[in-house]
Amino acid sequence: MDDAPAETELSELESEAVALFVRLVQLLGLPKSIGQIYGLIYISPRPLTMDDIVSRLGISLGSASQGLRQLRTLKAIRVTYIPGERKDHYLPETEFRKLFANFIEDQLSPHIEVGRDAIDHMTRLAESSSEADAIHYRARIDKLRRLHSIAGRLTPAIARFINF
Amino acid sequence: MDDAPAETELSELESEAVALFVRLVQLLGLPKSIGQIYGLIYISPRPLTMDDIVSRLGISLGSASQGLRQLRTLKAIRVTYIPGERKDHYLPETEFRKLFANFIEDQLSPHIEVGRDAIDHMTRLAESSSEADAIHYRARIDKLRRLHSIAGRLTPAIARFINF
DNA sequence: TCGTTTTTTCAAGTTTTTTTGAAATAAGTG
DNA sequence: CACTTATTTCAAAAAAACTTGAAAAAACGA
Repeated sequence: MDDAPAETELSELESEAVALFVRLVQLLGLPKSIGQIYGLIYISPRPLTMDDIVSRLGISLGSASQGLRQLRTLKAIRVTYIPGERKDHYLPETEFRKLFANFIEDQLSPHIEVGRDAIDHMTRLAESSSEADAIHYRARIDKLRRLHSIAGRLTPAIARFINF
Repeated sequence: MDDAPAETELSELESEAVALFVRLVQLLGLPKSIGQIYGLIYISPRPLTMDDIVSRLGISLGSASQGLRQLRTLKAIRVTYIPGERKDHYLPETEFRKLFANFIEDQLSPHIEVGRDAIDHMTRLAESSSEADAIHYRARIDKLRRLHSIAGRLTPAIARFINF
C-alpha cells in the first residue's frame, strides 16, 4: 500500500549525531556503519526499524543487519516489541558506563589474557638463556610485566571512573 | 666487504616480543609493522640500524623508514649516534608512561577536541528546534556532554594511573 | 666538492576489511 | 498451513589500509 521508499534526508541534528558516533567507533576500531546506525538510533525520539535505518542512512540491508547484530552483541541497542507491528524496533542503550564496560569485556580483556601468557613464555626463554645479555632481557621483560599488571588494573578502574 | 645479507632468524624471545607488540599496536589502531619494529628494538640489547630491522624482520626499506619515522614522532624510539658509524642507530623509549602520554596527546586529544565542537553545534540545533521532540533531544545531548567531559578528564587520569 | 652510503618519498601493488545484493531462512498473520 | 513480510547469510565487489621497490634526496666522509 505504501511503496514510496521513504528516503527522507537526515536532519542536521541527525547528521551531527551520526558523524559524532562514526568518529567515536572508528577510534575504537569498529566499522563506520556501526557508528552510523548507533548514532541514528541514539538521537531518535522513537525506536527505529531496520528499514528506517536502511532508507535514512542509505546503506544496504546486509550492512544494516550485520551492524544491528554487532550492536546487539555489544548490548548497545535492544529490541522493543511494538504491538501490532511486525518489524523489530530498536532502542539505544544510553548508559555509556555500561557500553564501555561491555566493550572492555568483549574487545580488550581477551587480549590482556593473551599478553600474560606471552610474558610468562618470554620469562622462561630468558631464564634458560645464560648469555651475557640475560640481565638485559630480564629487565626489559620485567618492565613488560609491570605494564601488563597496570593494564589489568586499569580497565576496571576506568569502569569505576565512568560511574558518574 | 661484507655482502652477506645477514638474514639471521629471529630468536624465539625476539619473536615473542615482536608478536606481543604487534598485538598491542593493533589494539591501538596502528599498523602491524610499527609493532614489529618497536618490538625488535625494545628487546634488543643494543641499538639497531634500519638495515638490521629490514633484514631481521624481512620487511621493505619503505616500511622500515615510515615505521621508524612514526615511532620517532610518537617518541617511542630515539636515534643514538655511534662514533665512526654512518648509520643511525635506534634505541627504545622504555617508559610506557611517557609512551602512553604521547599517544594520548597525538592520537586521542584531537578527536576529543572535535567532539566538543560537534556537541556544541548539536546543542544550538536542538535549541532552535521548537518541536515536541526538543526535550528529548536536549536530554540525549546532555548525556553526550557528560560523556565528553568524562573523556576529557579520563585521559590525564590514565596518565597519572600509569605513573607507578 | 665528489663519490658513496643512507634515508626518504611516493606511485603502484597487495592484502585486509567492509559493504553490497540476492538468495535462503525465519517469523508473523490470517 | 499458506502467504506475506522481515531478517540473515555469504560470495563477490568495493573500499581502505598497508607494503613494496625504485628513484630522488639527503647526509656523510675524504
